[in-house]
Parts: sequence; structure tokens; C-alpha cells
Amino acid sequence: MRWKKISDAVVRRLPLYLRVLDELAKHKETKLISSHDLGERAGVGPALVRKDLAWFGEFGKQGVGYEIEYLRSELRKILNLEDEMHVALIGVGSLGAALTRYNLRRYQEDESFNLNITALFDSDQERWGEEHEGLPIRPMEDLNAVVEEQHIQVGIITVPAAQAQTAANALVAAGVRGILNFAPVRISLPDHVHLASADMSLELQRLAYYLQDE
Amino acid sequence: MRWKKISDAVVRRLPLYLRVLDELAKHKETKLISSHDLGERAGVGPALVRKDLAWFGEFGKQGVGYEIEYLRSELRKILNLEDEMHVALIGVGSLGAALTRYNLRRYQEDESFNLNITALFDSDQERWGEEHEGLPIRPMEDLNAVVEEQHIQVGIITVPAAQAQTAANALVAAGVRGILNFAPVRISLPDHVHLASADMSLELQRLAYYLQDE
DNA sequence: TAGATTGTTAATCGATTAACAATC
DNA sequence: TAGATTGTTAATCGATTAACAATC
Repeated sequence: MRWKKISDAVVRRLPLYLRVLDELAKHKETKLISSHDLGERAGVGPALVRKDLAWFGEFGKQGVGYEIEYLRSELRKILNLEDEMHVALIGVGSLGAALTRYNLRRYQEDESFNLNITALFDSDQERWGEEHEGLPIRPMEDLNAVVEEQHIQVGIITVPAAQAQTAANALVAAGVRGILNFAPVRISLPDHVHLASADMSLELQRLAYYLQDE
Repeated sequence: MRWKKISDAVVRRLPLYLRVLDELAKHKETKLISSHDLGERAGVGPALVRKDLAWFGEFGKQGVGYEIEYLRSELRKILNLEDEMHVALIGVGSLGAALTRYNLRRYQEDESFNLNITALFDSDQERWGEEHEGLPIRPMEDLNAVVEEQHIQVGIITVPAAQAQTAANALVAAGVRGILNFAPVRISLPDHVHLASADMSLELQRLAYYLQDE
């Protein structure tokens, strides 16, 4: 599939829409949804919902709305969630271990959740061979080989801040094309590798701002 | 302090700037930084750095730049990070426990990090009384009392998706004014309570989009 | 003084919202 | 047919960038 230059603001909303549709599909109460209703549930205006979807095709019927199952399946195609995506996690401290557990559980419980952590790495020699959720903790030296073998496309970084850039470099060198960073530092990546970040301390500091006065 | 309607886009960048300044202050190699250099390290254009800061005052000197220590201390005031902020965490599963550990460590190691988890809650009776990182796990019934006693202003939600809204409601009722949500659902809050979210699955789904073709 | 860099205004760019013809 | 809702274009709104006078 190929659409030219969709803005990131649009791409960020697609998973929100998908989540609403997943929920509705599960309950099977209705077959149809309007842009108004979908927008309300996703926290987005109705015009924006229609505009976002229109970038990718015509999925609705005038006067009727969108068929939930159909739109859901189209969104899964658009987001590239049809095939399983393999993920490597670097840094099996308590946060890394928790995310692994959390992800595995979601993967097992939700048949349509295709994002799966399949390999764990840690630089601490003491941990090598240890198992978490059935996965062995491997040395960083194995990264290249495992990424190739398991067709890993994404890496999650849960190492301390000081080691995050090194971990990112190793992932990039191994051929990963997306990185989700939990470490509280900015990491630099070449243009062809995409970055997502989940930086709790930035979010908390932002909240602190809004707690002032009033 | 009171500035009228600063856009959220601006507020989100302030912690990035602060992080750069913290780092520079630690190494003590230079006393001054230009908007160009600060922007480069934070991943933001120089004009935008100056414009962002100018919302709050005049912190630089023409021809010279910004004094690192001074700007850092001003940003800490602006972001409301001077006083300690107490945080309650709801849902002490592996993720909640990991975040507690992670936060406590940061709090202990970094003298200027003032965000501190001081109370843990879980709805599972089995866990009550159990200790994590020196904090007892409490029943939700205690929330109101503890929030008041400990002057808790922010709540972190790490319960399963199905219980996230209930947890949020309880936090709001207890008087919390900011919530950081890790559960993969949208939660609704009254206008006076601010929301931050760290939703790993949304980020991974977004990455999946960018992994397509090329 | 000459060079550098701020604070700020004006210009540009991009994203959201409003409006409406098409049509189910 | 009448009512509803899409897809899309035009209008608005907001955020970023460029430019430059002020001044250290």
C-alpha cells in the first residue's frame, strides 16, 4: 500500500479509531457507526474523522455511515497490523520485564493483537540465560543474528538513560526499522528508522505545570 | 505564577529544554548556551526556543545567550517543579511495581527530581498490606484519606483497561488534579483534571504504520 | 567597534473546522 | 420522497519559521 506523505498527526489518530472499532466489534450491538459517533468515542471532531479516513479511500456510505467490521479491517490493513510484528526488548530490568509480561498477556488474550516481543537482551552477563516469560535473556552480541533469524522489525529500549543511545545504535545496526524508547533521554536515529517514545518523566513534568494555582 | 493560555505544544517542550539544561549543569563545561545550541540538543528550531521562552519572560542577553543555571532554575519555577509533588499509584501489578521502583530510584539518585510516588493502591484484597519499595499496598477505600493526608496531587493508573475509568473516577473524587494513564483505553475526566498518557500499544501501532514498504 | 544573539513582529506553513453538494 | 451522513472544498485557526532591529 502506498499513500503519499500522510501527516503524523493523522497517523496518530488511526489507532484511536481502530480501538473504538475493536471495542464495538466485540460487543456486536451495532453494525454501523457515523463519523459523529466514532469521533465522540475517540475524542476527535466528526469532520476530522471523515477527513482522516478520506486520505486512504472511501469507506462510508452517504446517509448511512461506516460499517464497523469493514472499516476495522481496512484500518488494520492501513496500519500494517495484519501480519505479526516481532519485537526485541533491550534491558530486562523491572520495567523491561513488566512490559514483556504485559505484552505477552495481551498477545495471548487478544487474537487480533499482532505485536509480539520475541527476544530479550541485556548487557549484564549475570542475566544471560535467565528466562522471562519463557524467553531467554541474551547478550547484545546475539542481536544481529536474532534480528535476522526472527525477522524482528522493532526494538523496545528499557535500559538506563546513559545506555539508551548505545542500545539504539545496536538496534539500528541490526536492521530494526522502528524503536520505542522508554529511557528518559532523547535518542538520535537515522531518517529511515522511526522513533516512538514513552517518557514518563516528561509527562509528569508537564502535569506539574498544569497543577499550578487556579 | 500566572501566564495566560500558554499552548500545550509549548508546555510539552519546556521539559525537553529543562532536561538539556540539567545535563549541561551536571557537566559544568559551559555557563552559557545559545538558542541555537539548546534547540539542537532538544530537537527544536532556534527561533522556536526563543519564542517558547519569551512567553514567560526575558531570560537571555543579546549577543550572549542564556545562562544555563539561571535558565534552568527559571524553568523549574515555570514548570512548578520546585516543591515536591506527591503521587499515588493505582494497580500494583508488574507494571505498577516496576514504575514505583523506577521512580523511587530516580527520586533517590537525582536530588532535583521532585516527583515522588508515596502511596500504592490495589483493588485485590490479597495484596493489601504487602509492601513494595517500603510502601504498603492499600485498599481503594483508603484513597480519599491518604490523598488528603499526604497532599497527593497526581495519580498514576496501571490497572487493566476495564478498570481504568473506575480508578480515574476514584482519583478525581479524592481530589487529585492530574492523572497519568498507562491503561490502553481513553478515560474521561472533568475539565479541571489534567490527563497525560503513556499508551505503549498506540505507539507500537503507529510504528507499524511506518514500517510499511519503502 | 564588530560580531553575535536575543526578543519580537511579520510571513509562512500546516492542521482543524465549517459548509455543502452528492447520494444513500 | 425526506432525512441523514458522507467526501470534499473553502475558511479559519494556530503553530512554526524567517527576518531584523535592539543591544550585549
